[in-house]
Amino acid sequence: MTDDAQGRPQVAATIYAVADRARVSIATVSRVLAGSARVTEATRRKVLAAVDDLDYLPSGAARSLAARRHHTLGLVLPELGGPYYAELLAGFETRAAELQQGVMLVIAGHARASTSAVRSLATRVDGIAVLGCDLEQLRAGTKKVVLIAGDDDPDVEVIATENLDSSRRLTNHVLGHGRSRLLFVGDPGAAHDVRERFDGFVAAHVGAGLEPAQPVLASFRESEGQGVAERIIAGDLRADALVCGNDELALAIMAGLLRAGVDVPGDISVVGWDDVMTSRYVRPGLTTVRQPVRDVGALAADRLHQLVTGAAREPDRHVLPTEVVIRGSCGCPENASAPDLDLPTLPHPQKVRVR
Amino acid sequence: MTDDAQGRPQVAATIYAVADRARVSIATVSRVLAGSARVTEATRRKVLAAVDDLDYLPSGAARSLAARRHHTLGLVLPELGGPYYAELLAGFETRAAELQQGVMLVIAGHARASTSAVRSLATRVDGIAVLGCDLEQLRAGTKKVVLIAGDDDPDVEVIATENLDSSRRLTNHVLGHGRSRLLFVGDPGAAHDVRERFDGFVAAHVGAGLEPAQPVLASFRESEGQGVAERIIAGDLRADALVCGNDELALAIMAGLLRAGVDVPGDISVVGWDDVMTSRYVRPGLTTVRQPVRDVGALAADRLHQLVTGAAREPDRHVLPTEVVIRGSCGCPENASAPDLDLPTLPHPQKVRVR
DNA sequence: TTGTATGCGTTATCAC
DNA sequence: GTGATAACGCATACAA
Repeated sequence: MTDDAQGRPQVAATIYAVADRARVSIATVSRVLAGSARVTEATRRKVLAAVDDLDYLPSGAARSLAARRHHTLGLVLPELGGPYYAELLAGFETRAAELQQGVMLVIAGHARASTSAVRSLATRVDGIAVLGCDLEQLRAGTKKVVLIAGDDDPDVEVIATENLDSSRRLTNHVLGHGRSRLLFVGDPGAAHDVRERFDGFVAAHVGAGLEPAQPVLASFRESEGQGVAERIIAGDLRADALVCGNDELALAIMAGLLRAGVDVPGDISVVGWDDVMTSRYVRPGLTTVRQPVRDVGALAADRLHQLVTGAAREPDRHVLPTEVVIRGSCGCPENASAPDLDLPTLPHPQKVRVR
Repeated sequence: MTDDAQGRPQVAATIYAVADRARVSIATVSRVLAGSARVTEATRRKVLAAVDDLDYLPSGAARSLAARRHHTLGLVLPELGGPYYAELLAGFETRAAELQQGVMLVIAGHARASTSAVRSLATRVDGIAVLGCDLEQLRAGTKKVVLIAGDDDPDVEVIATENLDSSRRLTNHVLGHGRSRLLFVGDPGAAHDVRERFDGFVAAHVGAGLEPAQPVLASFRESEGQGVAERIIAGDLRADALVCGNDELALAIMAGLLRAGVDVPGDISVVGWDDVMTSRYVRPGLTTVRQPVRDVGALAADRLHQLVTGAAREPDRHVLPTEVVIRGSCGCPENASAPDLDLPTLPHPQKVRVR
C-alpha cells in the first residue's frame, strides 16, 4: 500500500486488515470493538494493538447498515439567529452525546430546498426533532419524530414551554402598572407558541374586562421592530404598552422609541419574551419571560432516543415551566444600574486568573 | 405486511420492494433516484409511482457504503454560547446544504468525552472542520480536515480572520485617545486568535515606544469579566483603557464598572472583539471588531468539500478581513442615542405588516 | 435502455 | 472463546 508524503495510508484500513494483523477473524475484531465480554484479555490486546497500528477507523455506514441503526438524531431548525436556537441546539447535542448519539442539523430556510434536505436527513438518522417547520412530509415515514414548541397533537411527541398562562401573567403585570392601551406585537399565525402568547394577552384583557386590540403583525427581527417603532412615533399606532412576541423585537422597538425621545417605560411600557443577553444589559432592563430552552433541547433528544430504542412506546406531551423576569421596561423600579449578572443562566462559578 | 394504528408500515421499504412493484430491476430504481438520463420517461414514472406508493426512503447507510461517500461534513465546536459559534455554524450549514452535504455537529466540551465523540464523528463523515480544539487525533486519519481560526500549519487547511493588524489598529485608536495604561484582558494561551490579538496589542505599544503590560488572564465569560471589574474597582488593577479579547468580556467589565460609578469611557476606555448584538444596544456603544463569521463557516464547508471531492488537492490558508467598529466606549463621541441598526449584518429588508 | 452480479465493511447468527 | 458466513440495502461495472 502506498502512503502519502505524511506517511499515512491513502486508503482507510478495514476490519479485515485489522483481523489479518491480529491473526484473528473479523468477528473477533468486531467483538472487541463492541466491548463484548466474551473475549480473552490476550486476544483483546492483540486486536487493540492492530487497531492502533493501522489507525483503524470503522466505517459508520457499514455499521449502521448491519446494525440497522444510525445512532444519530436529526434536528430541524428554521434558522439559527439569536441565542434561542443555539441554546436549544446545545441542549440537544449535549444530551445526544451523553446517549452516544450523533447529531445532524438542518436549517430549513427556504421551504423548497429544505424539503429535500429533510428527506435526505431522514435517510441518515433514527429520529428527527423538528422546531417550527412543517412536518407533513415526515408523518408518513417510519422515522420517529419529536415536535418542539409545536401544536397539541395526540399522536406525535411534543416538547413545549408554558406560554398561555405566563403571557396572561405578564400582561396582567403590565395592566397593573395602570396601562390600558396594550398592543401585542408579533404574528400569532407564524408559530404555535406565538399564538399561545397572544391568547394569554387576550385572556388577561378578558379577565380585566377590557377589549384586546388586534395584534400588530411583525416577524421576530430587529428590522421589523424598528418599523413598528416608527409607526408608533408617527402616531400611526397608539399604545401605552407593548407586549412583544420576543426580545429582539422588543429591544429594537425600545431602542427606536428611546432614540426618538420617547420615554420607556414612562410613556410606553415594553416587554418581551426569551430573556436574551441584551435584555439584561440595556437600560431600562427588558422585562421578559425566561424559558428553559436548553432543557427543551435536552428533553427532545432524550425522548427521541427513547422512542427510537423503544423505551417509550406512546407519544407524550411535555410542557416546561417558564418564569417572568421583571426589570425596568415595564414600569417597575430598576434594581441596579447595571445588568443583573447573578442569574442562574450563568453556569460557571467565577474564577479569574490574574498574573 | 402488518401496519400500525396510523396505517403506516412498521418496517421501511427497500429498493427491492420498489423494484418489484414497478416491475423493474433495482438498478433501474437506483438510476431513477440518482437522476440518470439513461431512463425512459415511462419507466421513470413507473418507478416514481412505486416510490410514492411505498413511501420509500433510501437507506443513507447503504448508500454511503456502496458509494464510499457519506455526503456529510462534520463540524467540531468548543461550545455554543454567544452568537459567534451559532453564526459560524449557520454559515457552515448553509453552504453545506447548497453543496448537498449533510452536517454533523459535535460540541467538544470535556476533552475526555469529546475524544470519543470526534472519533465517532469521523466514522460518519467525509471531512471535519475543527474550531479551537486539539486535532492531534485527526492527524493520523484519512479524513479531510479544515482548521478554523487555527495556527499556521503548512500541511493542513486553515480558515482564519485577520487579527494581528486589526488589533494593532484598534489599540492605536485607543492610544490616540490619550490613554497610556492599557491592559489586555483575555488569555493569549487559550486560542491562536487571542494570541494574535494580544500580539497586535503589543505591536501597537512597541510602535508607540511604550511598554506593553502583561495580559490579564480571563476566559471569555461574563462572570470572569465581572471579576476583572471588581479587581479594577478595588484598585488591584490600574488602567485607563481595557482591550478585551471578546465582547462578552468587555460588556461584563463595562457593566461592572458603570454599576460601581466608574465613568466609561471618561475614566476608562473599554473595547472588545466580535461585535455581538448587545454591543450595539448598550450605552456607551461598545467599540469592537467585526469578523465575517458567517463567511468563515461557509468557506470552511466549501473548502472541506473541495478537499473531499478532490477539487482542491493542496491544503491552503485563508485569512478573511475584519473591520474595526467605532462606537462610544473607546472615548469617541456617540453617533446616536440608540443602537445603530442600519448595519450590514442585518440581512433582511424591513417589511412590517400592520393591520 | 435495462438487467445481472459483485462489492461496499460491518454486525450477528450460527457452528465449533 | 473463536471462526465461517449470511445478511444489511444500495451503487455500479458489465452484459444484454
